[in-house]
Amino acid sequence: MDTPAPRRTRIQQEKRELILEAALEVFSTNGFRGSTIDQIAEAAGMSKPNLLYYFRRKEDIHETLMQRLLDTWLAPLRELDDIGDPLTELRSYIRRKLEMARDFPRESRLFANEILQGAPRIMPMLEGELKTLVDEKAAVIKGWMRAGKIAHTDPWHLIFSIWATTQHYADFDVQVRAVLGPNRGGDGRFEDAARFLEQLFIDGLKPKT
Amino acid sequence: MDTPAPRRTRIQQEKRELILEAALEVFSTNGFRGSTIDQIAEAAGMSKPNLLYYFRRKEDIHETLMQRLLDTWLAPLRELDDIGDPLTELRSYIRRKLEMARDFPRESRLFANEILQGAPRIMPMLEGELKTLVDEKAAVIKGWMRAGKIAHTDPWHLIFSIWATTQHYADFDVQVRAVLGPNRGGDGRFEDAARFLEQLFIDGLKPKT
DNA sequence: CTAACGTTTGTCCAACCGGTCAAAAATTTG
DNA sequence: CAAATTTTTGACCGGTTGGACAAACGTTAG
Repeated sequence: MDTPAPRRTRIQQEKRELILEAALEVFSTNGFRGSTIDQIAEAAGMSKPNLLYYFRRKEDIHETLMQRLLDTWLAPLRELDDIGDPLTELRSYIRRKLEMARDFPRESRLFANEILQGAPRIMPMLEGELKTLVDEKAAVIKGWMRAGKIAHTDPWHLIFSIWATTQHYADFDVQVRAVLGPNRGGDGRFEDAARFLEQLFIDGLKPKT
Repeated sequence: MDTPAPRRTRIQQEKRELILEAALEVFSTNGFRGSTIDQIAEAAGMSKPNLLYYFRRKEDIHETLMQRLLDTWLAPLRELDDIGDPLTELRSYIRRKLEMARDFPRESRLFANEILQGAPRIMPMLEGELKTLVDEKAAVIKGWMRAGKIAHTDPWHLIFSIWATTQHYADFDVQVRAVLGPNRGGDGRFEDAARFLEQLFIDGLKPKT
């Protein structure tokens, strides 16, 4: 076990949670080096030494945040299942990922920041756990292709393209809103995106006729 | 004019270019706040005060880099033209964007960093120049749809999805390589990506039969 | 009440960082 | 050559940052 059962009182649990919430906000908008302990402490409503009583180092906060993130972040892909209609299965995977971009944009940006900087803190996880999971799901998709249920193509790049298109609405949100303008850039943009992505992945761009 | 003809000697031109090249490397991997003048100076092979002789403030380097970037970054979209077959036109736009992700990954990451942090320095450009250009090209695409040349869908989100999928191979490069592994993550990954994206955007995932 | 334990904070420090400055070194000009 | 100009650097400064520490404060159990 990596975690040697760190006994914590109820108040410690709560304060740690408060700090993590504040840190998510700060880290996701300023990056790791761009964020200061003072900023996080203020966002959490406590003094810097007090924060350092719960997390000894700035990096400990980031690490805890990252570990927790990765669990929930890959949940949608884990759910991708061999049972059920392949196209339906893919459609709901895309929808789930898009909902995560809408509901947890900070988590998405935190992850994007880490990858952009070369993933110095989570590289082993990418090459291990993540690669294993993706390979496994790629095999499932390959099965669907062999069964003639979906078109033959590269399953890995298919997964990449789903990640890219959905996370784009969290990571590049400011750009999306700026380009769409005040009218179309409102809350409806996620429904528009869902409609578009469904059509793109299922039908492509060829005209029906 | 914004640039009041800043008279520069040949040696100044060269040194400034050297600094910008070094700064691109450093900024794109560490972000603006995560980069130090010392890092850039060392990468450029000169002392910090010497660097500050050519660019008075750290932000001036970043600004110059960003201005230069935006010109070349939108060139492929500018080339998207009403002449020629729509599907062919879109295919070559996708190919050009993917080639830029392959050949200029640092520029892509620099841009991604800026957007991730809320685009504090280029927001006016996004709402102005960029929005105008995208709206213009969206109109072109809408024309193709009305003419029955490509399927009806949302042109803006179509453009977003092309940006997202292609830039993914620059911004998330470490993740792509980690997941593909040593075999498939080599130089061939861009050809694989090109093949996949072409199929995705042109044909979708529905089986042929 | 009081001793023990968990929590909070003011103060301090060393390292770092962006930027200045004057003086030295190199280069150009007459 | 020598004067003028441009380029380079070492030393320095004020502000910030991550983190240490001991003292104060609060809470709970005996």
